[in-house]
Amino acid sequence: MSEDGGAPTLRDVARRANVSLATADRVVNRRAGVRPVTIDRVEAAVRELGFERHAGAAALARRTGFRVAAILPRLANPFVARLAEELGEACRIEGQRRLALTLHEMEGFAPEPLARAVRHAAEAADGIVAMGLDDAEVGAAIDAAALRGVPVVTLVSDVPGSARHRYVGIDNRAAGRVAASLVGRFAARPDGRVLVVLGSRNLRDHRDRLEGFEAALGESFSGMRICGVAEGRDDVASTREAVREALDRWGAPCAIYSAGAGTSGLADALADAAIRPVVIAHELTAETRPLLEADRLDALIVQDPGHEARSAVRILMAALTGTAVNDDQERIRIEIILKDNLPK
Amino acid sequence: MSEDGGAPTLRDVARRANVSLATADRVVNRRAGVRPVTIDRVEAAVRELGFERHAGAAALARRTGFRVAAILPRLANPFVARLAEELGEACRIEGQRRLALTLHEMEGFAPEPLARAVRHAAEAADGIVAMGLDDAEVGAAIDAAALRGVPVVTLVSDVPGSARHRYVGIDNRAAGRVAASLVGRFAARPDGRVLVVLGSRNLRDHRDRLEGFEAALGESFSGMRICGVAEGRDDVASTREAVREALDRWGAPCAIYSAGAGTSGLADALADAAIRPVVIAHELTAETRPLLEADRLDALIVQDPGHEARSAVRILMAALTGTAVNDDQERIRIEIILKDNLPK
DNA sequence: CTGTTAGCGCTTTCAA
DNA sequence: TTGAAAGCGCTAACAG
Repeated sequence: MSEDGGAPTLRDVARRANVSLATADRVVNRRAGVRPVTIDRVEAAVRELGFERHAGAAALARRTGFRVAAILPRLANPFVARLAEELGEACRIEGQRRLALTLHEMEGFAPEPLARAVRHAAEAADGIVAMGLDDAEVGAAIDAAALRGVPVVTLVSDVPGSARHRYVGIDNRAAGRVAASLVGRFAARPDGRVLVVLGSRNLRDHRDRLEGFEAALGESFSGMRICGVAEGRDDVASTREAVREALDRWGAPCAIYSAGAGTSGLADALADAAIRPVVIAHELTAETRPLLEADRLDALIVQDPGHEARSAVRILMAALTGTAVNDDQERIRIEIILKDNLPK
Repeated sequence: MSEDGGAPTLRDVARRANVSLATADRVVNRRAGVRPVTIDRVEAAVRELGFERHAGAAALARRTGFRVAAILPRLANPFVARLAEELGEACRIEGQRRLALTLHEMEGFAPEPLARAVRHAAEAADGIVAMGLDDAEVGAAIDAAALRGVPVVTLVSDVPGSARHRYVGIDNRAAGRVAASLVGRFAARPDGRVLVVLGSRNLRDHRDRLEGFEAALGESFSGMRICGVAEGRDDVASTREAVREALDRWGAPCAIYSAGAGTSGLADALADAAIRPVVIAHELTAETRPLLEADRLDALIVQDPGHEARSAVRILMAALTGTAVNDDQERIRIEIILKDNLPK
């Protein structure tokens, strides 16, 4: 204990180990240039006193801030727009005034440009947060950044197999399973046909949702069948058109799982066809909220963009300064929103 | 802007207003003893520079910490135990080493002792977080604390009408509505009878859940009827007994909404009677998790105790130091947990 | 390799 | 009513 009864400080550690503050700091922060014997002495003192670095004080003392680059698809999608906004806010709040954010909005969100953006950001930033794309070149760019000591956090959509520092987002396979449970129980037709609408099969997160959906439907509601999968390119107009075609081709389903964006296009196509199957969609935005309120949708499967942004920033900050994260706090929930628990 | 391009500091404000750092601090923190003219000058500078207090630095500089008292029912209930644990953790992390927590566990959680505990805590602590009870005497104790300048945050269960600084917890009426939607859609029997199990009708949160449940069932599933309400005193053994009696008296329902604790007692009573109606219960704990995993339960309506504890502590800290809170971050969600989105 | 010293942005004595 | 100065716990030069 430090003499005054409070938590032990680095000064206490230094005194106990008979070294200067600077040396204690070197050891605690694993900086080079300390004799092994000294390291041992300091580490012993740390252990004996139960010293824990005061992250706030450390952030304050550090003169030089960090540059973080955020790479996101075009902000037309309301969910992505919200994410961008929250990232800015989170840098201000969680970053202790030491994080400068640069936002890179990508026109076409494709592997090659994304990989380029990551490579570029790795030169200009100390940390990167990027919405991922499951692609080898993107993975390679991330690996290269990591090798340079630039941590990259993947957001919402992961790049599995890469050296990304961490993935912040939901388990999309599990989200698909939740959708299947909801469809199965809400539709109340043990033999119904269900339509799935995706942004694109090339998006890892959408594919994962589809897989989880198929698996859970097969296990728990084996009488129900997926009659078809439409791709709406995460865009309102395209989705409306894709759903119209799907209805023509496969007839009216008893339920629809919309795993991508462009949900209001889906709702409009249903209105056009004058049918109202059970509908489960994703994300709570200015686009989907009124649909749920008006009972044109049964449930929304949601991830909180504010939480995701804060989490990504906290994790990056921790990686950059070598502090610990509270995993429990960083777990992104798969939320189920009904009309009844719609937040105000 | 401060000359170096970073965010403006109090020093910048002081320079601009032609006063010392100390005076600028006095104005910004609304301390007494500054001439009105000076106040105006400083406030103008604050506005012009867009100054915002750096909370971390302020916490660091403050020598004297705060004492916070937490008042909770007996920790036998696993949800409450978790809450207590998380409160300790949150004080360490969010409290910037400046929050000393004292936990008061109450044997019988009744209005009179609770009011006494609040009155007592108001003498010994700078801030209070307490699980509330909707009672006039408790309200009066809270009002008295507030009058002394000791903010009290109500946790999980509110004391409406009192001067509590803030309520941290879910909207229980809405939670009851969610339960009704789930029961209505999962039971798939437009004419079924449903049993409600409560801890006690005297608990405000349970009563709110019941009200929300009744209202939503009436609106959306008007064929279904509540056949009875049992009280299990939030205890496993009592709940088992109460449910057994309820089944005897009212017969087997098609669904059960368990709004209180003691859920495994309910599950056991159902096993005893060899029936398996749709069951919706509350809170994810070591007690309820296995029930959901084993399909002895259909869904759990959950509030995250870790989030609630961190939120309560952040809000108390903000009140104590006069800083702002991010409302969005402090909103406690009504989570719906199915077997498929059960966190690891 | 190690220590000394000057801060980070703010609060808090103590004097004036 | 106001200001000067010390310091919270840590980092980052700069010497030695």
